[in-house]
Formats: sequence, structure tokens, C-alpha cells
Amino acid sequence: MCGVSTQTVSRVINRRPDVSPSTRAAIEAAIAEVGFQPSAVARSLVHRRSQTLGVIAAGLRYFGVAQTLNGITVESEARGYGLLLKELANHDTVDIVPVIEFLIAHRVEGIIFAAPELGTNIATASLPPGSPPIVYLKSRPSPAFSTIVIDNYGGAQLATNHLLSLDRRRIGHLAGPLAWPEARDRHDGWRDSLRDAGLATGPVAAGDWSSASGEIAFDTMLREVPNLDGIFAGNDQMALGILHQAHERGIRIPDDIAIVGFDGMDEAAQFTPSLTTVVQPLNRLGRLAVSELLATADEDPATMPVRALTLETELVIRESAPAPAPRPAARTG
Amino acid sequence: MCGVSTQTVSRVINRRPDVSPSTRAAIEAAIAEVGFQPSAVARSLVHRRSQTLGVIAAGLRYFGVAQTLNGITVESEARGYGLLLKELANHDTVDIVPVIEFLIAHRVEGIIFAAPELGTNIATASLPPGSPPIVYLKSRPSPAFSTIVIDNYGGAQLATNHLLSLDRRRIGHLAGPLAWPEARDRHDGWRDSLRDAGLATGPVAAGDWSSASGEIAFDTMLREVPNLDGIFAGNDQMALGILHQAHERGIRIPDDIAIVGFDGMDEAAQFTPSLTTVVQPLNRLGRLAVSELLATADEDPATMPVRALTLETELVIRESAPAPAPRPAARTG
DNA sequence: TTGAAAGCGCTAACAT
DNA sequence: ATGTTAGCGCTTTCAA
Repeated sequence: MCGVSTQTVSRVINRRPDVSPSTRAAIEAAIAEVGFQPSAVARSLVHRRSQTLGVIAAGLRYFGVAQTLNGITVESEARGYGLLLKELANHDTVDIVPVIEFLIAHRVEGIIFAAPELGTNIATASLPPGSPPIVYLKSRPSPAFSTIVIDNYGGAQLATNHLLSLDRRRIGHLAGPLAWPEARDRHDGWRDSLRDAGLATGPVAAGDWSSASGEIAFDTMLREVPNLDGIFAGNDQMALGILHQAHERGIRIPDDIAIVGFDGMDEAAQFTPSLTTVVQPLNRLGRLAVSELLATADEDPATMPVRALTLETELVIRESAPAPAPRPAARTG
Repeated sequence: MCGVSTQTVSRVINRRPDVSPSTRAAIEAAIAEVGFQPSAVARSLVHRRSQTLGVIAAGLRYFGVAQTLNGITVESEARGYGLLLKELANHDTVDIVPVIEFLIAHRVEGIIFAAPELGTNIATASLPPGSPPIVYLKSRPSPAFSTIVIDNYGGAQLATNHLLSLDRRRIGHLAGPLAWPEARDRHDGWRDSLRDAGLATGPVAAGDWSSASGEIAFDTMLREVPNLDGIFAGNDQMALGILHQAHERGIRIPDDIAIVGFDGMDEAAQFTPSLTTVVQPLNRLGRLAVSELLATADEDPATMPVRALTLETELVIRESAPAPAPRPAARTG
């Protein structure tokens, strides 16, 4: 070694108490001079812990996913964990097994699955053996694996009930791709709210989350039910498409048709008219995913109890579907 | 070992030719049965290559950054590389040295710096020794380190010249946080375009990229120059804020004031009115960053030639600042 | 307070 | 075609 010793260096680096001040100083000087960085790789090998979490995401370009990832980075950063990120291609036939295997090979200490389980459902399928604790964010609660979900169903009911409270009776739904569980849950919430109110189900059209698809789907719905008076949109972007198309056609929002979105992106307050929407605690979702994972990190994933957390949404009322006029039976949702 | 051998297994896993079919089959069977995953950690240690790239990002919740990250994931995925992601907290005094050291410790083979170099400029400061090739995405081209940048300055001129071609003469700029290099470059492009046209510099207000800040900044500018007839906004979100506030005040877009944004987010086509904007090749930026890094991965970063790529932007014309009427001297930019 | 030995899980270089 | 030896860079255990 440079100074005199060999792996007394290790003790210095790990701040052990049993090193004489003199040698410690010498070694620290040498380290600083050479710019030595202990290899986390070798450390991982010895300790069998990589200080790293795996994240499987899809649709980073979407508001919701990016926002969740932001929460994940914040929390993992705070706990000194690195993040190994894999984004699934959008082709719906992606086999996730190799992705998980990649993460296992890198010995991540936990996996956050923040992609919709399209097609392949690892849910029932067996996880590869040796896989660390894993938490699903985009699924429905399940007895088979741990989940943290946002109450999309309840949020959809919040939205639909709000439209009902405005005396809208022909309420359509602009759904996201129904392969996404959240799209299905939002759809179901809307459907059930109408049913509970004793109304017939309104028209449904499916978009691809994009505002452009919102315009097209709006067209479709109007053709189907020209006298529509309310729409619950599966996300804010698609709602934006509706707003735009309505303006083109001279349809007044909310007078002719009231609109409620979903997501709660900041921009919704600056839409014209500003958008009533269901806000999701996406950031919190990401942070929770990390802390849940780390809380259970030491246990054996096989025998680990399955946990299920559900986060609630919140209705933010703006111009596109204002608060109901103060009549006898007015309620917000 | 389970069957008979020891690290003939290694040969099997690495698909070497020199294994007898019989033993190979036996070993493969055993592997499948136990669900064995070779440790990428140990592999990294031996090979001194981690098959991993480091990404330093900031502002994942912003459209531009998320979009770039998407490009990065696509390309790295295609090349079989993992991504170790670090997001910088938003406090402007973050010390990035520990972040880089973290990545070095994990022996990433390259670093993509996709955060604005606020305050601390590693640029001039010495990189920690032993750091792998690094490419900066948010800086200006520099002789000191490799960069891939989007021509924000040129894009801003594209935008401003377009407003000039519409005979606007009192053109303001709604800037992003001037700590971000792209915000400064866009500001400078606007300023120089006005100067080259022989006009006085219009009013400037700075927002924080959010649409809410756009509303406020618009107010400020109007108070300063009530008869404004054009605005170049530093991003599409802030432009949205302007659109909204203009609608509130009954200011007609583009008749009274023409607006041009920057970014080219998909939603801009569904703003009301639809937004003329400067499109950035963000996805390509991300993909290029990865391929550049991997192309130079074997060379010594110290002696590596500094490369600088500049990607051009494109003006997309929509309603908020339409094409100039076909007069003699009309030009688009 | 410090050093020596052994091993984490793998692969490269020989040897057989 | 397969086994041996050595070592990647670190930490742990035990000895000095």
C-alpha cells in the first residue's frame, strides 16, 4: 500500500474507531490525493446488498408515470438508495420476465413495478425465484402480491357524482386504453355511479391518453349521443382535447357540456376553461413505494405478508364543471 | 456442484462452444430448476464493466426532461445497458460531486448529465478522477467537455422572427428561470432577433416553467407594456398560462397578441387557440446521448476528444401565431 | 491498533 | 471437453 498498511484502509473508509489518528490521517490524505473511490460493486458482492432498487416503468412521457417516478427518486435519494431503471417498450407483448431477471442479476433489493400489466400478467405467473420484494403500483389490490394503488374507482365516482350533482343526466366517458387497469377502474366507477343513480349508461369512447385522441373520441361520442351534457375524461390530457374540440364547434363548456378530468396535472388550472379534475397523490405514491419496499427489505419475500395500500383522490372544482348552485339538495360528491 | 462440474457452468452460461452437449444439457436443466441467476455484480467486478450508465437529471416532472429520459431509456435498453438514475433535488445549491462519486463508485461506464448546471459548475471544476466519459445535455457547447445541446438560441430566433414576420413590433419574452442555460439562450435569441430587426428590446418577465407562473408573468408584462402585440414564451406550459389569462381578460389571440411557445409538447395542438411553438428533438437528444457515450466508452476519458453536437429545432405554426398573410416580403423564419 | 487469511460469485488463463 | 489456479476489490474473522 501507499502508506504502510493494506486494508486498514477499509477501516478508515468505514469510519471504524480502532485506527490511530496518525495512520488515519495519512490514509485519508492518500485517498484524497489519488481520488480513490471504493468500489460499490465489490462492496455489493461481499455484503449481498446493492443499495439499489429496481424500477420498471412504462410511459415515462405521460404525466402520471413521470410524476410517480419523481416521488420514487426523492424517497430513494433520501435513503441513500440508487435506482436501476427499466422502461418497457410500448408494444403490448413485452415479456417482463427478462426485465425482472435483469434486475435480479443486478441484485436490486426491491422492485417497483410501475407499468400497467398488459398481456403478460406476472401476477399469477410465478416470479422468478430469488426475486426481491416487489410492489405493484398500477394493479388492482390483490391477495397474491403487494400493491399500492390509487383509488381510481372511487375517484371516478367522485367525478361522476359531481356531474350528477350538476343535474347532468347524459354523461359519457372518455376512457384510456382499457388494457391499463386504471383505465378500466375509472370506467367502472363511472358506470356504477350512473347505475346507482338509476340512469342508463352513457356513451364510451377510448383514447390513448393523448389530447389528440381526446378530440377524436369526443367527435365519436357526440355522433352517438348529440345531446350529451357531461363527460368524465380518463385523464386531463384527453379532457384538454375535448375542451379544444368543443371550442371549435361552439359548444359551451360547462353550459352545454360539463367536463371532469382525472390526474390533477398543474396545467389543468390554466386550461380554458379551467378544468375540474380528480387529483391523484402521485408523488406520494412513489415515495410510499420506496418506503414500503425498504421496510420489508429484510424479510423473506416468499413468506412476506402481502400488503395493500390504497390512496384516495380528491376532486378539485374549477370552471369546466363548477360547484352546483346552492339548491336544497346540493352536494359536492 | 449439483451435477458434476464447477465452473463449466460459466462456459454454459456464456454460450462457449467447448462444452459437450450432454453436460451442457444437464447444467441447463439444473439452472432452470433452481432458477439460478448469474450475479451481474460479480461479473462487473471481474470485467470492470457494469453494463450500466449513470443519469443525472433534474425536474423529471417537466415535459422536456421526462421526454429526454424516455429517449435515454429506449436507446440504452436497445444496447443492453442498465440505467442508474439520480435526480437532483431542486434546491439550487446541490453539490453534484457526491452524486458523481456515487455513480463512479458503482462503476457506471458513462454519465449523462441532464440537469441544468445551477450554481456549482462542474464544467470548469475538476471532475473527480476515475470518472467515466460524461456528456452534458443542458449546457452550452464548451471546449472543456462533451455536449449535446439543442439550439435554443436558434430556436428562439425562429420564434421571434416569426412574430416579426407577422408585423409584430412590441414583442415581449416570458423567460424560464435564468439559472437554466436554456432559459438564458432562449432569452438571448429573442433579444438579438429584435436587435437585428432594429427594434427596442421588449419587456421580459421570468416564470418558473409552470403554467401558473405564466399567468402571473403575463400580468406583469402587460402592466409594463399595455400595447404588447407579441410574446415569445420560454416553454409551452407558460404559454398556456398566457393563453388562459388572455382569455380571462378578453384579449384576442392572435389578433391582439400573437404567442409562440417552446418545447413542442403534443398537447400544444389542443390548446385554445392551438399553439405555435418551437419543437425540440428531445427524444433524439436522449438517444444520441447514449450512443455518443457508448461510442467513446473504451477510450480514456482524460484524453478523449471533446465532442459537441447541436440539434436543430423546428417551428410548428398553429393558430396562436399563424402563417403571415401572403404579402410581398413574407417569410417564415 | 494493525496484519493475515479467507471468501463474496464470477471469469481468464492455463493445464489436463 | 473439463478441472485448477488465481484474482477482480472489498469485508469479516481471527491472530498478533
